[in-house]
Amino acid sequence: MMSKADKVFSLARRRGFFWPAYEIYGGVSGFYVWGPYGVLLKRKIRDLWRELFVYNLGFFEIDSPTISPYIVFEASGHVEGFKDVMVTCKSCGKKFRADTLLKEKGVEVEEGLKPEEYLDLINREGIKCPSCGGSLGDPDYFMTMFKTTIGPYSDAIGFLRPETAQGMFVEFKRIYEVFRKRFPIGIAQIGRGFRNEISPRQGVIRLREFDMMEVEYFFDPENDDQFDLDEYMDETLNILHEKLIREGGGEYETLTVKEILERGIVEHKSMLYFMVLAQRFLEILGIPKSRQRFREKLEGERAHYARKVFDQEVLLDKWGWVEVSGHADRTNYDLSRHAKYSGEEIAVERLLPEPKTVYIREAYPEPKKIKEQYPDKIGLVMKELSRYSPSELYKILDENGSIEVDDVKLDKSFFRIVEEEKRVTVEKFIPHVVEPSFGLDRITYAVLEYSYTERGDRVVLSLPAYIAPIEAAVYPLLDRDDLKGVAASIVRDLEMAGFRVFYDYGDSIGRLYARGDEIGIPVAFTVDLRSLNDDTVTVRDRDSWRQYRIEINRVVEFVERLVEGESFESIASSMGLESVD
RNA sequence: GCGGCCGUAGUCUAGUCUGGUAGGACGCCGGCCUGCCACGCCGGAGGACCCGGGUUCAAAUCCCGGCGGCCGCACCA
Repeated sequence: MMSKADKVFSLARRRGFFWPAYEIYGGVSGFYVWGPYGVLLKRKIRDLWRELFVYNLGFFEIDSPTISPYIVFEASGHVEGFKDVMVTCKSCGKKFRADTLLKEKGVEVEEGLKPEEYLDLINREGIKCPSCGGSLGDPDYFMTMFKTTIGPYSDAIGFLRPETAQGMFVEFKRIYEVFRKRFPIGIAQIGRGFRNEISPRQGVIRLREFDMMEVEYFFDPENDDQFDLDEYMDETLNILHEKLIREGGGEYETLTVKEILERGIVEHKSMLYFMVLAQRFLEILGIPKSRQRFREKLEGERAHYARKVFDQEVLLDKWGWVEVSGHADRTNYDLSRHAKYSGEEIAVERLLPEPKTVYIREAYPEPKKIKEQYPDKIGLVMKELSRYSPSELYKILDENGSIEVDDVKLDKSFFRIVEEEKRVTVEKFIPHVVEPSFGLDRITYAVLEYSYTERGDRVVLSLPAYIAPIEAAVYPLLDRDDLKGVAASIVRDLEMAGFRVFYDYGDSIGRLYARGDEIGIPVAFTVDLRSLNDDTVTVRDRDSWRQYRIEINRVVEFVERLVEGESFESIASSMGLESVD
């Protein structure tokens, strides 16, 4: 018995939704091609996501490079966090992380040891394979980011981004300026990410190169109420939170938004808002709420940058619960790290509830005076002094009476001293970030799996009409020039209205319908001999196979209403169409 | 990366154990049938049997290596 996944993969390959890449060279796992219909389907899903998560929320999108210099992912913590030293057992072949292996044996391990150092430790402690007792091979790095070189100099190492998020963090300062310091800010990015997975084997579910749709919502954690959850208070979510998992349950509980807030399961309102939206997004795509859940990630499962994470999961036939989006509280980790590594101040201002008085005590060097006294040293002295902030300089001068740089002793007279009281009404802080992050390829696959139905021995892809890659089909009942002429003019009408139309002929009508059903075309118009006399055609529903007679000049309206979400039967009855038996 | 199973026209597959240079179905092309749910009939094209090496007079078939797939282990930050 074929699993549903196997059937979907077979259909996808046969009809051109997706297939393994580089097939003529034997294929490379982790890389897939999205074919003609797959691209159209993905685009519709992406556009719907844009409506929900970008435009409707007043957010904007950016498009940053996929390749970054080394320092970006050093700052983000990925270089450290993505690189583990692994050892492989020589006899049973199992792989272990060197650090956890040693820690389990009670050996103290420092952070960031090199493979050779691990080798010494393993030999000294006589560590054997915990699984079979065999001897262990040489430890080696395993890094899941793709590395490349930038320009012709091999020492300029670059990385292919493992997430689009860093682009939004790195560019935050400019974005903040562009929006003239409006705050909070939501930024989205849709694009490719790259992860050099060890052994991806679930087709389009685990790719080495994949499309991500991410929002970084920058906000003030002390004032997180941009989103109004009131209208969603009674909406329910299936949630498998930490407490349930710890109590040993694999079963989620269904809670209302109100309960989730009251029990503090999700702290940030914005995060919960995105989760509710994510659930609706998938429902609109045809994946019922009952097949979705949010699973909290436990301590060890979370990425290094996240304080709290809920994965939105969808129940798939073959693989069980599979993550399709992640909702992470990234705190101010990323921005503060980039601030530190770049030396730039990355902060926004917050209005204080009460103005407060601060005492400013600063010392600014006076280059002219220093130059008069030490004309030869001025350059060096100024350079050294610039290492200190004005307030640090004040402090040193205040405590020591002078400051010594490079054999030059400068007392207060070489500085302009500022001592004043100031009323401040704002304070600076580094924004916190809540991130909903979606895997477009997985979502597209899930949509295909949930749309896949069989009718007898035929396959029908019951995609919602508003995401169907092809909106309508037009067929002549018979392979005759007069009928084909009428069909061609209906095709033109629909194309002029902006629809993609599938036109086919020459085979039996059943065969034509069957092909259209497999690529999910929601509606078909068939030109027959009667059409030549009364300018009507039959309109056929993909899912029920019901047919009505419709005037040719109303065909475009019918399709328009269908892709706006109205049901086939509702349109037929409100148009007063004659049923065909 | 380890273990098990697998790789034959576009697709699914028979043949592999017991070596003798490939057969079917669907699809595709042409013709008839003018038929509203993969209609029926006739004809046709399409295959160095995943790649490389070995054994043999002879390899899709046996042996070794590689690549790829599925399942399990590990991994999935």
